Order: sequence, then structure tokens, then C-alpha cells
Amino acid sequence: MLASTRRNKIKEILIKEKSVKVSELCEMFQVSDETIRRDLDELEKEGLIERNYGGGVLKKNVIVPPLLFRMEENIEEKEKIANKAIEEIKEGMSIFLDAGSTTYQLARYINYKGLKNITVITNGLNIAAELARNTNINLHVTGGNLKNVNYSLIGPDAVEYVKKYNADIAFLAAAGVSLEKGFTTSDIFEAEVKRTMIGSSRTSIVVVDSSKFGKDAMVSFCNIKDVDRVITSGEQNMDVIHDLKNHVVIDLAN
Amino acid sequence: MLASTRRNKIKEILIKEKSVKVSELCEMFQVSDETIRRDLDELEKEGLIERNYGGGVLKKNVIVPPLLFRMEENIEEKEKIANKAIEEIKEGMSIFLDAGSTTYQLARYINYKGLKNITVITNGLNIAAELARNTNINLHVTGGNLKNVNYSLIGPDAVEYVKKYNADIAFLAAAGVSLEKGFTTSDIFEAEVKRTMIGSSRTSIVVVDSSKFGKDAMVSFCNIKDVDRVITSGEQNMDVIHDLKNHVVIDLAN
DNA sequence: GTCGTATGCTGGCTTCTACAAGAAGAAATA
DNA sequence: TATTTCTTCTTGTAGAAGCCAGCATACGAC
Repeated sequence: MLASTRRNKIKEILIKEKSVKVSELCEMFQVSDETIRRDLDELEKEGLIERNYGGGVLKKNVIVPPLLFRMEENIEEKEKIANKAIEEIKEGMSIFLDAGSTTYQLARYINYKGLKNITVITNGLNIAAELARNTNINLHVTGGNLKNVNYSLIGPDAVEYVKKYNADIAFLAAAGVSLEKGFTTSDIFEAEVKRTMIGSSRTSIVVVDSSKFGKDAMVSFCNIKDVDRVITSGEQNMDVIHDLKNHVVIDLAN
Repeated sequence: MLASTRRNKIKEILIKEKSVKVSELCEMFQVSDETIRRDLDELEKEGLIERNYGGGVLKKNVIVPPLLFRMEENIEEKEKIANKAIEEIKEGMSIFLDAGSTTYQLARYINYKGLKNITVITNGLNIAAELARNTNINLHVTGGNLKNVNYSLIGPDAVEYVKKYNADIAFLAAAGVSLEKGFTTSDIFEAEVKRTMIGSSRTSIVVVDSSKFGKDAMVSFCNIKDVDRVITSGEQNMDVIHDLKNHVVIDLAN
């Protein structure tokens, strides 16, 4: 294992556990205690931890870079969801693909499964870049201003663009889902694009991993009943999911 | 195995594994460690990985597919041209960046030189993906339909988008340059976007390598005198360039 | 032929890691 | 509190692995 990989893993453990012990890390990575100490010294120099006898603790004021990790969170679950969602897409369809990490997985599956003869309209720059590899699909990119953290194109131009087209399905991402606030996201401009996608499509499907259930982000973009279907995986929050089943069709991918 | 094939395979492994080890790659490809190191150096220059002791790790924030972006011809010359062209960009400016391989180099230089506080509007998906890494610039992407061969976004939506904005400079790519036909490209939709960019900007600059001089592609998008400046490198076709100097300002990058 | 590119090899250097031994800190007991 | 015991830390050393620069070879393009 590369030294840097080991240190990154230590960082992940730190973020999850808030503190680490030298002895545990030795055992875990099968290296000597000096090596671990050197790693911790390094992390201390980076300002990530405070070193103390026997281990180290995560510093209080450390901001965990949000998307950096989020992209890789729940990746298996997102893959399952994408794999399920792709069943909805038939040849000849046109679809909206909202920017987001689950929808990005969906794009990857579209390539992987070799879907062809479909039209995709997306406001996700990473999604567009992924689908650009596939010469068998007709790809449209909405215009807009790039939001770097999640590669979404947003703003009035994106909204205008989406308004001009109609699609069979809109696949939407969400940062939170709850009965009270409905589907939520963290950016008002993104919310606007999502709403427009719902309005411009025959069917709207939210793809969202189970960690988002019962949470609310800053802006609601629609109510639970405003979408036709939710595709998720029931690995956590089974209770919240169960509640919502009275209001919307929920598909569990497994 | 071709070097470029090997590098592409390394890229694929990187995307899957997030990191690679020199020793493993040696074993896998049956080449010396020096060769692998040179490969990794190359990937580092491309901005795809971060090199570290014993291997390399995939950089965060990298939109994956830039790797599939086509192998370039005349790369050194295009780099020289880009390096010259970048001198025109001052802080606070807004610029159009037309899709194309020379303009793509320009985008890479913008990142490399760390230009900030500028606004870029582009219809090149690979250019957008490259610039998305740079959080110091304001990036707008025109909407449009993707043309896979060169990652350009074209069609009425792209044209409409460009019409709505004004820029200080438009950097344009061309497939051919001649006194009779002016600047040419191979696609009528691309031509339309280029024309609109010229109309929407205060100054228009064509960046083009010398191999294009004296050649005509299918569609003319403007006359020689319609642009303010041409930046090229005088490595071939010095005679044609000389002729054109009577009609337009030509900067030679060397 | 000449040139450029890709590759491998060599030797000297740096970095990483484990081991060992002694110092320092924590904890337990008198 | 003082002493003992155990754990952890620090430091030095050595070997292994990796790195870099330069040179040589091979191959294809011009």
C-alpha cells in the first residue's frame, strides 16, 4: 500500500471516529508503530489532528471538504440505484439527467450497458463528459453557469434551455427527502432547474440513496407527490421510507 | 504495446482503483520501472494524477473523461500558440473560447498559469471540463447538441446562447485559412457559432497552427479581414503567412 | 542517412520503513 | 508521595525500495 493511500485511509477513519490510536492503526495496516507515528506527525503538520499520547484526535475547527468525500460516499448503493433506474429507459426515449452523484452513476451505467438511440439532456458537466464517450446517444447540454462543487450548470440559461424541450423521463437528484419538506437541495438555482425539468417531462423519477431520507437541505424543489417515482435502496432509514410509501411509489434497488 | 495504449490502460486502472503503484504496473505491463515512471510523469503533466513515492493517486475534482480526448497533432506548436495567446487575457476580462484543439490548449494554459478573475464562455465540452478544475474563474457553458468528434456544442441553442452575451475577446479555432476563402471549418453549425462569437465580442482572435494555412475546409465562417488578429507559429507555410500579412495582423509564437 | 521517440540500464542519491535501545510518560501499588 | 511497571515516544541505524540523470540502443518517419 502506498504511504499516501494509508494516510488517506487514516483521514477517513479520523473523520468517522474523531480519534485514532497508534496501536490500532499498527494492527490495521500491519506496519510498525513508528510508521504510524510518522503518519500522524504528517497529519498534525497539515493541521488535521492534534497529537497526544497514544494517538491523535481530529481538530475541532477542521472543515471536511464536502463533495470530495460525498462523491465517493455510498458508492455501491448509488450503483445499485443506477442499475435499477436504467430499466426505465427504453430505446427512442429522451431523458433529462439532473446534475448529481447518483445521476452521474446512472450516466456511467448508460455507457456501460451500451444503451443507444436515446437522447439525453443534462446540466451536469461531469455527466456530459462521461456521455460524450458514447457516440450512440444524442447528447444535449443545457447552457449555464458552472457551479464547481458538483459540476452543475445553473442559472436562467439552464432553466430557459430545459423549458424549451420535452422529455419522456426526468431523473432527478436530491440532497434530502422528508414528508414535510418534500425533496430538497442546497442551492436555489439548482432547485429552479429541477422544477423546470419536472415540468418539462412526462414522468419524473427521483434517484436518491437512503442516507438522504429524513433529512432536509436548504431549498425544497417539490413535494413528495409531485414526482411519479422514487428509486432508492433500503439499507438505512427503512422507517422513513415506509412512511413515504403511502404518498409515492418507491422502488427499492437491491 | 503502444505507449499511448499503455497510458490509456493506466488511466482506466486509475479511474477504477484511484491509485496505482509503479511496481504493480511494471509487473502488469512487463516494462521497466523507468518507463512507468515516465508514464506517470506524463499523466501528472496532464493534471490527472498526483505523483508520490511509489506511485500516483488520481486527483480529486478530475472529471474523468478528458482522458478520452483525442490525441493531438502538432501539440508543441499549439502549446506555443496558446502561450502567446494567453498574453491577451487580462484580469477582469470575459472571453469566448471556441471549441477546438488549439483553444483547448489555451484552456490548459489558463489553468496552468493560474489566471483568475476572468469569465470564460465556451462551447467546447473538453474545454469546459478542463476549466471546471479551476475555481478561480467564472465558467459559462453554451447549451447545445454535442458533436462527438471534437466535443463542440452546436446548433441553434449554442448560437442563441452566444448571442445573449458580450465578451472582450473571442478566441476562435479554424480548420483552414486562405486568402480566397478566409477562415474555414468543416461543419455549418460550428461555423454559425463562430460567426456569432465574432459578432458578440469586441476583439476576435483566430488561433491556428501553421499546417492549416493555404487549406480550405467545407464552410467559410468569415473573411480574413473580419478578425482582428491571427496567432500562429511560422514553422511551415511561411509564404502563405507572408501573403496574408497584408490583410490581417499575424502574431508569430515561437 | 538523420531525426525524434520510446525504452532500458547504470550509478548515485533520497525516501520509507523496521528494528533496537534508551528516555519519557502514564498507571498502579506500596 | 515514592516506587515500580508498563506503555509510548524518540532517536539512530541499516536495508530496501524508489527516484533521477545520463547514456545507449532500437525503431520508425522523413
